[in-house]
Amino acid sequence: MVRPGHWGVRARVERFSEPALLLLLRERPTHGYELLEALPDLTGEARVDMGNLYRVLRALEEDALVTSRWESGEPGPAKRTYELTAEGRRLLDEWAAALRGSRQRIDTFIDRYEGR
Amino acid sequence: MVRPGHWGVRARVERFSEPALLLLLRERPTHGYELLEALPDLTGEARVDMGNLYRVLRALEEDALVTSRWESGEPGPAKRTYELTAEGRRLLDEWAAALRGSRQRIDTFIDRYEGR
DNA sequence: CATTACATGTGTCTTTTACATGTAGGGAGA
DNA sequence: TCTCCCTACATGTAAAAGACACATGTAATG
Repeated sequence: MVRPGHWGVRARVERFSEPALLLLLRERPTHGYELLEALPDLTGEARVDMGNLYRVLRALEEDALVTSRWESGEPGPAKRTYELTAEGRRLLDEWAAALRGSRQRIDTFIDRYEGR
Repeated sequence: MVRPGHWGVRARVERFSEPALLLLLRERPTHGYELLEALPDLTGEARVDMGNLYRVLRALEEDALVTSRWESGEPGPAKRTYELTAEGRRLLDEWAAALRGSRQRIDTFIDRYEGR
């Protein structure tokens, strides 16, 4: 969005859906579609792109940060339920630390913006 | 960075160098290279890509958010000094508001991460 | 006069995000 | 039963954002 005429301001944190995902999964094992509905509470966005969400979940699984199993007992389409691994929890911890840093930078910015 | 094996965590705010730039310019008119050196204080990063920085500055000028003039009096290579316009100040205000929102979302995340 | 620091830029590739579309099971009502 | 909608998972691709590489010229330093 460097080309002129596109100065829309969003102040999004890069790949924020990723730690949000991990946090939701730490709370309890969940399937993709449910995450999709729960994410806006954390991200503040209307909704997360579901295509990318499923891709992230599969990539996380490929690196053993989550595990999954098919849930077919309940009515409706079969669901793939994801669960956080110990490694995944460590990644979440890293994110939490990094986000504290972000918060600090934003605070610095706002203080300076307000002339303090 | 969705492909497996690339879980580096940075928690960067998207296009954060943009409001940082505007804030520095509000404090006083400055040229590109000086901004380049002053930005890390605000962004917390080693350095901003200078190529992109100059591109953003020109795009900002094209939309009258900043103005520039060549400064050739001093010794050394000629400098293009940028100055914030009233419109630019409004964009900075928008960013500040959006960043307060970001801060709020990060707080929510961390509170929930800490189990509160 | 070679090297380094200052200063402004262009070109291009990769990563990340957004938008569009496809497949399929099951429930509700015409 | 047929159509429509909702759930659920997934791929393909375009656009935006960022990273990397390099070009050009001035001046100061050793």
